[in-house]
Amino acid sequence: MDFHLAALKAFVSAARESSFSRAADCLHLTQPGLSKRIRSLEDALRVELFDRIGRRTVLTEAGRAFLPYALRILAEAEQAGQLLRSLQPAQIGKLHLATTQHIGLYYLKPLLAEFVRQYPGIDLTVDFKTSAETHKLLCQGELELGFMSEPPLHEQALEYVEVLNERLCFAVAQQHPLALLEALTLQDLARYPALLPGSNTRCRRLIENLFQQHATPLDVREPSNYLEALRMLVEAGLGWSALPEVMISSGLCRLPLPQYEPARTIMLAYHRKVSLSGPARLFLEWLKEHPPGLHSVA
Amino acid sequence: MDFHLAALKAFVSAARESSFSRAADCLHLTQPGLSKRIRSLEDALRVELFDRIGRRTVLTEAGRAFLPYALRILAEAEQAGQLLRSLQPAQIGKLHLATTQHIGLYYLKPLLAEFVRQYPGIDLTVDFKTSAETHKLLCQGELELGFMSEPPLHEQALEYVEVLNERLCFAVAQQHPLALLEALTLQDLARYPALLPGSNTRCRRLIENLFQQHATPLDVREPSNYLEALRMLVEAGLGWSALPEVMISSGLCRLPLPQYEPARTIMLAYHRKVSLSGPARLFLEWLKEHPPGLHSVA
DNA sequence: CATCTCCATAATGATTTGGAATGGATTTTC
DNA sequence: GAAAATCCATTCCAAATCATTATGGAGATG
Repeated sequence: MDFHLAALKAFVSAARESSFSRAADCLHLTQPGLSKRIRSLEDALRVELFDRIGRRTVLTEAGRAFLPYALRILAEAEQAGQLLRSLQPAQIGKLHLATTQHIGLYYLKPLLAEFVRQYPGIDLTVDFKTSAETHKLLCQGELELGFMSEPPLHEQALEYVEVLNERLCFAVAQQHPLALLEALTLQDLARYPALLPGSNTRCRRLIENLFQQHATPLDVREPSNYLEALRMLVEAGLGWSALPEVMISSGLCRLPLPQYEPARTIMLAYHRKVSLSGPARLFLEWLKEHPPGLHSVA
Repeated sequence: MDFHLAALKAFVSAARESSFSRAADCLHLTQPGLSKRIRSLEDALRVELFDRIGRRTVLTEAGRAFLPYALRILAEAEQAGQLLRSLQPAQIGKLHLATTQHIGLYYLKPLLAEFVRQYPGIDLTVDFKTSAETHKLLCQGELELGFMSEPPLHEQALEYVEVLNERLCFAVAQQHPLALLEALTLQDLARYPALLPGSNTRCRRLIENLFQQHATPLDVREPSNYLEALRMLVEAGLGWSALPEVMISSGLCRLPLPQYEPARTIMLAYHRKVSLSGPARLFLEWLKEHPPGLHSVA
């Protein structure tokens, strides 16, 4: 009897979610991937852990019996990890990083909280900058690590690490006329003002390109570079915008234009030639094992 | 942090043995294999678990700290396995198997003890037969499973599973003249009577072939088919014999002829066309995960 | 100094794993 | 009741991992 801890995590996650696909999302895995991890665990234990009856998946009796053991094993492993970290020579030093407001607010907060909890010796400074500012600071070597949306041109001197992908949705206020229409086209959108960030942002380019491809002129207003501010203005009914999925709040209406929704990549960048400090290397390594995602927002 | 339970076992075993190579033997693994399992665990935990100082390998402080967690995790897994087995529909029925005296005595005893402990519902019958008898019974369908040394001809109708390999050593009594010689040749051996089992045994054939290849005539006595009996006669000083390594007891002297020591394979066989009973299938499966070896004799 | 033992590394072949695409089954919706 | 959507299994393929053999280096041994 011999299995991977990852299989245990898959099992626990699936049991908790009562769904393979949701569990797969949680673990940043595809559904077939998770399916196979569970199968491998079942093979190792020579027991069916789940009843797959049609749409519903429920733990079998054996599954229910095994769950507490799985939890204990994972807890032991977690504790062991904590202990071993505490035994290591304390990781201390300064870590300076920059992020856009949006990334910091929606993805980074829980991540950084967990990081400083694990490494209390690290003196973390976070600057909120626009992607363009961050980019420049990195090139000049005045910043170690920076989160940004994907820049239009990748700088030779910088190394980019993809962190996550984000879908931009078209949104208006609930009371906006567009919210009432059944079927929408880009032309419908174009009849109302668009509230977009500055033209050096990825977001702005994505939308402008989209409309250009469909030969539709666009009435762009540029009230702010900050997505938070744009959302507020959209909620106030001043126009429509394209906002990341996670920002769609109850005051907004997401327009049903899924085929046009562009995606943008959020990246972490650092200078190739500037050798990273210990804390920075640590953070990079740590980030690999703690991929940020929507689940940490919820 | 994510590792394979097999890596934990490797770690525990290496810690217990204070040696990678011995640990590898215990786990029926090669030394580089075990080495890499340990390395993978160290990578996952980001800690060195062993100090490799020259010949000696000792646990690091981190290793000592981790060991109790590893033991607890493995214990939990073991318990979980027990529980799941107990939940399964009771495995009951008759299991009839045959074995040579030697295999039964030296390898099977602890194995069968563990098997009946895990599956108390199974009514186990073990017959002691020679390999040839077992072979015949299997072919006639009068026996489900049989352990035997590798037969000279594989029967088409039978399926053979390799169970383990055994090295045959040349042995004499402590007081025998051969025990005193420094350098030995096969010719030296040939000057004294050989005590070997019947000519339909693998063991006999291996030795006769060996001497034939070296064009050395052999004085064979055939006092018994049973290796136990042969050993007794060798100990009494009646001649030399080739006995499995595990049989070399304190009264015997193993002759230093390693380059001539033949190996024989011990097999488990069953009839291809006779569909196996539940308990027999269970035993076959179970055997895969509980490979017999010297460690179970000790 | 030669030899032995023990562990690490390199190279290779076999097995396993993860992902995209697809299919079958069932529930939901209209 | 038909269509759509949801959910899991399967298949295929590429990439990663694993175990083995062969080899090398570093300490112990004599």
